[in-house]
Parts: sequence; structure tokens; C-alpha cells
Amino acid sequence: MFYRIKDELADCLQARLAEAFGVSREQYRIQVQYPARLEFGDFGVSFPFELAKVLRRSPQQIAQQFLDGFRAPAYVRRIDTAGGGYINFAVDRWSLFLDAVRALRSGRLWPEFEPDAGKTIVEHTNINPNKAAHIGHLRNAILGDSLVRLLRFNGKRVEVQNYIDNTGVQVADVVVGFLHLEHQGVAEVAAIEGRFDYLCWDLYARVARFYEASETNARLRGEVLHQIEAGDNAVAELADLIATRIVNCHLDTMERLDIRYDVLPRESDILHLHFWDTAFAQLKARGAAELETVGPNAGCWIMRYQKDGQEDTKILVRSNGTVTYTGKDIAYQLWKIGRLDKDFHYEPFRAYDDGHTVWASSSAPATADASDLQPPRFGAGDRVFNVIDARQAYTQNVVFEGLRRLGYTDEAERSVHFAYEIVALSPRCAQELGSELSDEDRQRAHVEVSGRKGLGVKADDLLDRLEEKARREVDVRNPDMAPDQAARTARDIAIGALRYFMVRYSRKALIVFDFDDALNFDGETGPYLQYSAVRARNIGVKYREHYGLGEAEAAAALDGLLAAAAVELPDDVWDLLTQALKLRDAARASLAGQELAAFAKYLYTLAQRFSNFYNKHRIIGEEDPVWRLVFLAVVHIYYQGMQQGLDILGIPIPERM
RNA sequence: GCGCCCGUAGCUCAGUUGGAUAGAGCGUCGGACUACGAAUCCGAAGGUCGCAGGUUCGAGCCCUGCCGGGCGCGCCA
Repeated sequence: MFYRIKDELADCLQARLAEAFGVSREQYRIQVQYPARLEFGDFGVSFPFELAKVLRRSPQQIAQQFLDGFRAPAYVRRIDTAGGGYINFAVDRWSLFLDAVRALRSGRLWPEFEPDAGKTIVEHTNINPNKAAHIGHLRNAILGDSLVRLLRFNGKRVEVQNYIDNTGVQVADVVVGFLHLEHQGVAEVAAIEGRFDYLCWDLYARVARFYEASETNARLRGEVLHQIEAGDNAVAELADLIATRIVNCHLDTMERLDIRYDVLPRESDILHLHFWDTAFAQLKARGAAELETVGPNAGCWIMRYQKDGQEDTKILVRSNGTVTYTGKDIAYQLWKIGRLDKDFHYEPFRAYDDGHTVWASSSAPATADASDLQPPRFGAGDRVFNVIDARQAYTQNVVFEGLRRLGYTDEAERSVHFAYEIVALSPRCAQELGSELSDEDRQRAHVEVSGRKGLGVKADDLLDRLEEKARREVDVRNPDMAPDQAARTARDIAIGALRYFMVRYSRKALIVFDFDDALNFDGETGPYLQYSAVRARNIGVKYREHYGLGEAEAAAALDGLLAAAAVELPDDVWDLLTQALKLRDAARASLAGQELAAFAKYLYTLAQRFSNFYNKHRIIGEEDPVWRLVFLAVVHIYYQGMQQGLDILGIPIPERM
């Protein structure tokens, strides 16, 4: 609700600016800001400085003339000029508080945004289906899922895609491992029990060493890859079995973090349905793809494009006729943004507990009796976010350039590479994991996670460790808690710790992973946020118990405030209240800036203010009935905000902790 | 060589798109529980925002140049 007041004030100021100086909104747009310090007020503007030159007057004179005859909105209680040109506005705390109480009573503290008619696609996770997920993948999935939740909160309709590269070399490598190291085929692999993704993790690392041993070994990769792409043979069947089993492992892992998907587009179907041919025809028709006749790239189909004034070329089709990664990616992006005249077939892949179905792409129409489920219309998004690490920035730019070369400039504009830096390991952490580091690596600040070396922290191992640690803490604090509830609580805390950890750093920050940081539950962490929410809810519960009120009665008691005489809300209460009411602002700003860390930071500050508040004030024990209700209302408003905010970050609130 | 990103407290990071006295957490030191549960709170110490110029009423933020670090740039995927 704060954002509305801010917008309203901005309009009001803008009108006065036109009246007093003839400056229109188009000429100069007023930005209302939150002042640096609370004593300055609740809103502030600095336009007198900026307009001083144009209006040929001093900032003070402008501020004075502006304010002479300015009719402020009713809720503005005080207007000050300060610092030789700032104009600050303080609102009437009590009346704004009463507005908030009314909104709380009618359940409209944060009215929904206007729903967006279009569809936003978020593609994330995208793990090669050949081994267990690791911390790097967790950053991707958690960032992606939080983005999905933030978009939905902002009124967007979102489709979640998880692209499966089931025909790439990474899967081929594991196939080589099963065939030539384990001497196992489809039947044997299908019969393997236990942690399949963990088994492949080790096997994959062994295959890397196997390739290094001889040229003959290394050649096996190409042969296997060729058979996978050709399809309709035992090797391809094995690859499909491995990829499908691993994808199921990944979905299980992500499910532990409440991360879900709508559709899994598979590389094999892009191949079999010849998406590339359709895209290629478009590229040729538009002249975007050209057959190179001279030079080192002779015989290749290339795309030329301008980059910083220099011409660059990218190969789309090799001289042997095969398509490059970039080429396939352009075709796939065209499908996502609705400019490929082609679609997948779909089949249900699995259903979650609540009945939601994840669909997988398919090369053939589903048989009539297979299922009575009808897939939704996938793809063709109005806006597409590709959550992919920053190392792919160059490739992503080439893909978007491809769209532009096809004349789809709007579509390129609405395609976003949601880039983030990778998660690396501290050298100490890498050694802890049993990796033997070279002297060079030891000197470095961080070591890159490497699937090929088998070096990395597996997602499920990290989650297990988090849960174990959380369980110990829960048991110490709640010795009488039932084991199943303790387990559930530990799980919630582990999720909170991990999700907050991955989202608290800005996207551009490289995370150097260390167990000490990740397993920390104190200070700026997920459990801190959860704890404050739990405390707020329990204060509400205790309040009702203490005064013998039902939930509805306690809520109705708040109505008494509406008739009460005004009291002056102190700074700490006001700080907390306004921060809670800024939830929408924060969500909007975070989305606009495409920075989830900003929202995480906002929530953390909110929790901090609440912690400060409940340590300072007795709520249930407060003797003055008006203050008691004021405090109760503030606790309620805080809890409502925290509930929504934590939901955006996918962090659950335990019953107790 | 070309391109992108980063350099802020001992450590890890924020810094509302150019605003007011640069903020958190961890760590260190000191204080607050027979409880609306201390996974909390309060206080203290800790800064030449890599360096040097420039633009501006105003620069951690914009421009230029250096220094230091990371990543990317294949008929790989």
C-alpha cells in the first residue's frame, strides 16, 4: 500500500510542478525517494537541484516557490526543506496506520497486481542428465524458481521449462562407461537399484580418465554419440534409459526444495522433429544464413553480424552438414518465443503429489488410449527468461542476434538472458571433498566445480548435511517435539538456509562455496527470517490464548482501534510498519531490476526490524489497551508480509523451531 | 589480441540506476534470559569505496587511462 501513496504523491507533485513552473511530465519526471534518515520524513524529492540550471534560480528559491500555494495530500502532515534544496514529506502516522488496519481487516494489505494477459516462460535448471545435481545447479534452479515466484506475485502467468539435453556428449560419456567399463547394457542398467545419479557421478569421472588412457578409448565417444543421434538402436535406447532415470533423480532433488516444472523439452525431440530445418529455411529466406565459399569456413553456412562496429561470423552448419550448438539454440529460442512454425508432441512425464503434471516433449503424438490428459499449449511465450550462467553470455547474444537477423527485433528484446555467476569451491572445501589439488589450484582463491573430475558438492549431500545440522539444533531447543515434527522442521530449516544462501548474493557475485558459510543459521540467513516469522505467529497465538479470544474475536478487537484516540507511533514501530507495507514496492523493484538479492535484502531488513521491535516491547503484557492492540496489529501486518515474502523466496515457515 | 564482469571494514557481501553522516552479516571485545522461546537483542572497535584524472551543485555509482582478479571468444557441446 505504500507504493500507492508514493505514486499518488508523485502525481500531486508533478501537477504542482506544471502549475508553478510550466514544466510538464514529459520534460521532467519527478522521482520520489525514501530519505536516507527517518528524521527527514517518509518521502523526499531533490528536483530543485536538478532544475536549478534550467529554471535559472537557486534550489532554495525553487523549493520555496514550489511550496507556496502547494496543496499537499491529506495524509501529509509535515513538509520540510533541507540541505539547501531537498523537500521532505512526513505522513500522518496514525491515519496511515488506521488505513493499514482496515486493509488488514479486509484482507487487502497487498492488493493483487493487474493480471498480465501474456505468458512468461522461465527456463531453468537444464542439468545435463548424466550425473547427480551439484551446488552450481542449485544456484540455477533456486534463482530460476524464485524468479518464477516473483513473476507470479507480480501478476504474471508463468510457464516453467527445464530443457533436457539427452543426446549430448555428456550422456554419451556415461553410455560409454556402462558399455565399456561396466560391460552393462539396457537390461542390467535398468535393474540397478539405489542412487543412480550418484553411481553415474563416479562413472562419469572414471570415463574421463578412460579417455585419457588411449586414443582408441577416446574415439568411442564419437561413435556412441553418432548412434544416439541416429536413434532406433540399442545404444540410443541405453542413452534414453540413463537420461530418463537421471532426470527423475533431478526432479526428486528439486522437489525437496519445492521446485517444480511444467514441461521438459528434450533435445532428442528437437532433432527428430527437425526444428532446425524449419529455422534454417527461415534463416536462408531472410538472408541471415549464408553459404561461405572462400576462406577457412568454406562449405559452412554462417551468420554474419555486427558487434561493436566489427563484423563477426558464427558457423551454423558445418561443412559436413551437421548443425552447431548455436544453430540448434536459435531454433529452440524461436520455438520459445513463438516464431517457429512447429511444435512438439507431449506426454505426461510424472505427476506431483498435488496432481500437477510435468509434461515431457515427445516425437510422436500420444496414442489415444495412453492418457485422457490433454497437454496445455506450451512454448510461444510473450517473454522468455533463460536462466543460464554468465559464461554463456556470448552464445546467448549470438542467439538473440539470430532473432534480430530474422526480423524479430521485438522477440529478441523480450528474450532475456538471466545470467548469474557460477558457484566455485574454496580450495579448502575442494580438499575436504577429497580432491587432490595442483599447486596452481592451491594458490587460487577458488576452484571450479568439475563433473569430469568428479569434483563438487552434490545437491542431495548438501541438503542432507543441512537437515542433520538443523535437526541437532531443533532437538536441543525442543526436546519434547515429536520425531516426525522435528524431522519436518529440520527439513524446512534446511530449505530456508539453502534457498536464502543462493539468493542473497547478487547475480554478478561469484559464490565461493564453503560449508561453514552455507551451514550457518545465524545472522543474515534463511533461518533468521523463519525464526522471526515463527515468533510473530506464536505471539499472535499466545495473545489469543492469554485473553481467551478466538481468531475472529482477536481480529475484531482490532476494530476498536478505529475509534480510539490517536497515539504517536514511535520510530521503531513506524520503521517496522512502513517496511512491511513496502512489500509490493520491493517486489516490483526487484523484478524491474531483475535482481532477486534486492528482494532477499528487503525481507531481511524487515525481519531485523521485527526482531528489534519484539525485543523492545512487551506485546501481550502491555497494560494500555490501545497500545496493546497497536502492537498486535503491527505483529499481524508483519506476519502477513513475511508469509508472502518468504513464499516468493520459496522458504517455508515451520510451526516451531 | 578482442569482448564482458568484478575490485567497498580482518572475511563474505549490500549500496534504491547521480543525492543528505557509505550499510549489513560473520569474526573480535563488552553487555541483556527463573522467557510474548536468546537460532534473538543492545553497544564498541573496524573505511583514502584499487590508483590517477575528468564531468557535475553533488560521484562508491557516469567518462578516460592505468593496476589487479575472474570469465568468454572452436567446423566442442
